[in-house]
Amino acid sequence: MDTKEKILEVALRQFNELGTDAVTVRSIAQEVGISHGNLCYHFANTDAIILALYQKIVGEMDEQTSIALAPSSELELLLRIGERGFRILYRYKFLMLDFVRIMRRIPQIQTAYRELMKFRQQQFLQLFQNMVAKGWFIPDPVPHHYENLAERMLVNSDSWIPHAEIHFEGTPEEAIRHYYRIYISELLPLLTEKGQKLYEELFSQALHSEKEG
Amino acid sequence: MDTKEKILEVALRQFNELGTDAVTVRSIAQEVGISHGNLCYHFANTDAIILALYQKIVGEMDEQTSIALAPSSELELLLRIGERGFRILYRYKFLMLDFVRIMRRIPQIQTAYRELMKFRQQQFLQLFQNMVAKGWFIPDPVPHHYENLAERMLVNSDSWIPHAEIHFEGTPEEAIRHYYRIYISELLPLLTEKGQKLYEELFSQALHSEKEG
DNA sequence: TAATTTTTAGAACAAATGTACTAAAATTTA
DNA sequence: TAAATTTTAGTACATTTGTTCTAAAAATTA
Repeated sequence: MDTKEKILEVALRQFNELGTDAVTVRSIAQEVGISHGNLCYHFANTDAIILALYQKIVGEMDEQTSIALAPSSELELLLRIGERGFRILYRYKFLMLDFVRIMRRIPQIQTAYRELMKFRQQQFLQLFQNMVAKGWFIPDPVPHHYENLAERMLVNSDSWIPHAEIHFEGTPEEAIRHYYRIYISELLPLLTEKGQKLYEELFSQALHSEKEG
Repeated sequence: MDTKEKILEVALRQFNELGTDAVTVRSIAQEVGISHGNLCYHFANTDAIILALYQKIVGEMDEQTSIALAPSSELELLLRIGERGFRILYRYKFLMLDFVRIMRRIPQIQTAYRELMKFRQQQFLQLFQNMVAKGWFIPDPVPHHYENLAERMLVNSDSWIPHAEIHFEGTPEEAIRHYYRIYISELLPLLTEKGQKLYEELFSQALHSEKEG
């Protein structure tokens, strides 16, 4: 395996386990089994490693999204993006655990992330509007409800990992399922009868395929 | 003013502005105008300062809650706790901005915080149940909806500040209002007609009194 | 094979930081 | 006022960490 990839792999594990504070070029180098001088040859410092990991997660997310675009149903899309997305996020959880500090330190990430979020918020809103149009969601119960919902879900998708880290007792898999359920359950009261049937069908299916895959 | 309080005041400002990374016993001491040796006489290290600040915010929150307990209406209670609570949180925003790292570093805070959250979750649930009983909220639209809601709102109240720090452009006051609106708007579809009238009344009143106070 | 490039190890350096210590100054108490 | 206590300043030290540099080793290319 490539040294560079080995470094990223070890760094990711250390970041997730110990936090960005405790991880140094030396600690990574030691576990990889190379000198820290050598590590700095590949990545100038830990910030460069974090940046590389950020680019990796964005890549995985994009790939995931394009796969999820295949199904015809918007409801299924929402479910699958969420489901897989939560899993990907968890694999890079250190990014979520102190993302404010990381973005303060690495402006490139902050810029990229802000644009990404604006895009995703639009995507959410579009999705909800489609669902309403198709008769799966009820129309705005109060003015701007779906706008608020989109932003709230965006906040939630960023913050369940820090919350879980402090408050949740259980395996990572349990945490993912738990918080995904909490996350998605906000949509249930918005479903029409027609939408509710479709949802239950798809959701039990999704859970099932997760257990198998 | 007491030296100890001066230290806490300066430390809070530096933590909020620069993040817990950039703040050292020396930087605080310099701004207070004392030697860092002296500062370490009062607080052994930055962790001790953070702990003291945590205890202060808990105190302020408790005080706020007991004041808010005065009004007879549960709906008003929910509003006032949220409204003032958001403001208090923002004044100690560094705690929210990297609370995972802080809790990893200072186990006392983690323990206290976990208990606090369990208590607050119960409080939320109780509140919702009362609202349903009084005919302001509709009964569970889906099973366990209010349980999920309570947990989700707990997550939200912890995470809007980090989100704002990265994504929101505007004054702190605008941020507080914006995210509080997003936060509370999840409840709107759950209001009965009776509840909705009461809400609109109270909410416009609350906003008004904020502008004056 | 010979030259060139890439990769690696390890030493060395500078800056920052928490911590401990000493003695002086200020304040409080008896 | 005198003694005791609290508070303060300043120094010194050990540790950590990023960063740079040199030269050797390995791999690649001509």
